[in-house]
Amino acid sequence: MPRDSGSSTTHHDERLREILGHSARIFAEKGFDGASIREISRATGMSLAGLYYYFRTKEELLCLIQERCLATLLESGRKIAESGKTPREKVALFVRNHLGFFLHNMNEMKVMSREDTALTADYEKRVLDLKRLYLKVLVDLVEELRQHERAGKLNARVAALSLFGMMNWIYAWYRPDRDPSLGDLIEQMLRIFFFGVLDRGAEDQVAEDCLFECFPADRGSFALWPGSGGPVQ
Amino acid sequence: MPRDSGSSTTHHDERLREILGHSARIFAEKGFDGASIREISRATGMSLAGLYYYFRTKEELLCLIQERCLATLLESGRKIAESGKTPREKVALFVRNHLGFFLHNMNEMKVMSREDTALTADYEKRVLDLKRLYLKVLVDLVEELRQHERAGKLNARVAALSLFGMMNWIYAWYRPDRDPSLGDLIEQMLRIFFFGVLDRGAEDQVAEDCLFECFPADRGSFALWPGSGGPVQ
DNA sequence: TCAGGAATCGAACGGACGTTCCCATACATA
DNA sequence: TATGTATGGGAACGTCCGTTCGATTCCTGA
Repeated sequence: MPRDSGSSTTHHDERLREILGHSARIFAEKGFDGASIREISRATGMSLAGLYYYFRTKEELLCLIQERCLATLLESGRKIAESGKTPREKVALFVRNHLGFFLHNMNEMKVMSREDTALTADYEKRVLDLKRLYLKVLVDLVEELRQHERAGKLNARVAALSLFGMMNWIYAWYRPDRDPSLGDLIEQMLRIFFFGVLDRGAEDQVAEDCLFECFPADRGSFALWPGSGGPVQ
Repeated sequence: MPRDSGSSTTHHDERLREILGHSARIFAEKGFDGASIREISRATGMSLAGLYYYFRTKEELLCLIQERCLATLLESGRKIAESGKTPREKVALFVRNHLGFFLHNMNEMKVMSREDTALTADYEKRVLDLKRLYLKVLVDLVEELRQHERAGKLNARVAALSLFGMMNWIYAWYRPDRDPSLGDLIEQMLRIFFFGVLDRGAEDQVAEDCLFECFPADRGSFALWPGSGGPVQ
């Protein structure tokens, strides 16, 4: 068993981080069931038995990847929700944060988006609870937005999940060399969600009102896991 | 080999349809790699070897499912694009058609949305070509919409793929017993895409202008495969 | 220096998988 | 009734999988 303190833990965590990174890439490429521990062994340069020192089962490996992503997203999402900004600003921040994290951790988020039935029992519950909490943050923000700006019959749950759909689908098509930059992509999705594609004349309002910079393109890449400067510190 | 004419073909096609239906359900539940031919054998009541009379490999089975869905969608999408209606009407029709088909063929569409890396070589190319053609239909429609209604800097590709994301994500959350009806869901997604969640006062325009009924809820369910009355006949 | 846990490995086990071989039956046609 | 094709099945083959066992090496702290 690994130690709980000292430099050993640092080494252990570092190694686990590496393993999770390679695993996420392979899971993203071939799917959870299509990927094999032997491939991860090859990619990390470790033996099969050596890998199992860091996790108990393949399923736990997947759970760890998803849990760490969701923990980061949930924490930053809650900080945004608790900030004193307007509902519109908070939703914009949420979208920026989610998409920024997504595009900088594409493998992990692709795995999270696709492998929604691979986990069972306890592992499933742990991830599902986090997903529900994270969804609730956005649903509540949209509900705030509705009460603050619109009396219409907007269904906050449907709107939030439509927005998640827009964002979580990018793994299926986004290619940095062909598509708009991260910043432009975020702007366009935000504009669609707020004003739709038919709106005219809202550009200024968008630019001045709610789309303040949160993730400038030149700030460098995000850290994958909590504790070392992920999005929305 | 199966015959090419007569009542044998009918029986053969019928049986293949059954197999594809069960397969789609199982693929949707467990993923392509997680599902086994033995499960399909159990579900259909056929033997392993008996199944292989209807397809050559498991991969071809997946390819058939995806190809048939895409062929149906592409055909109906093109009919919509070639109709003489306004761009706004055509996009609305496209969304209605896609979502209607999706919700009535959830298993197949879930498989199509998730298993984007399971196919290889020829099978991959066949499906990918259809996907590209189908995407192009919507991108062109959105481009038409842009030129017809908006001079802004809308990126048709990003807008179309955002819309697809909204729609294709529903398999991950939609539950008929908890969420709005098919019709309401379509209305809400269309409204978000056209006018966004912040828009006020566009409801009448939506209702009268472009959201004419295409898939009334009481019309019954769609046929899965081409040739027997799928969406947009 | 050396004890002891941390970290890693080679080799194997039992099982599930996709696929195939060969044979049996059903059925339309002559 | 004969015959050839369509349709189906029992049993097995070879492969790859997740996982584990026992042993070994590395490294830190006393």
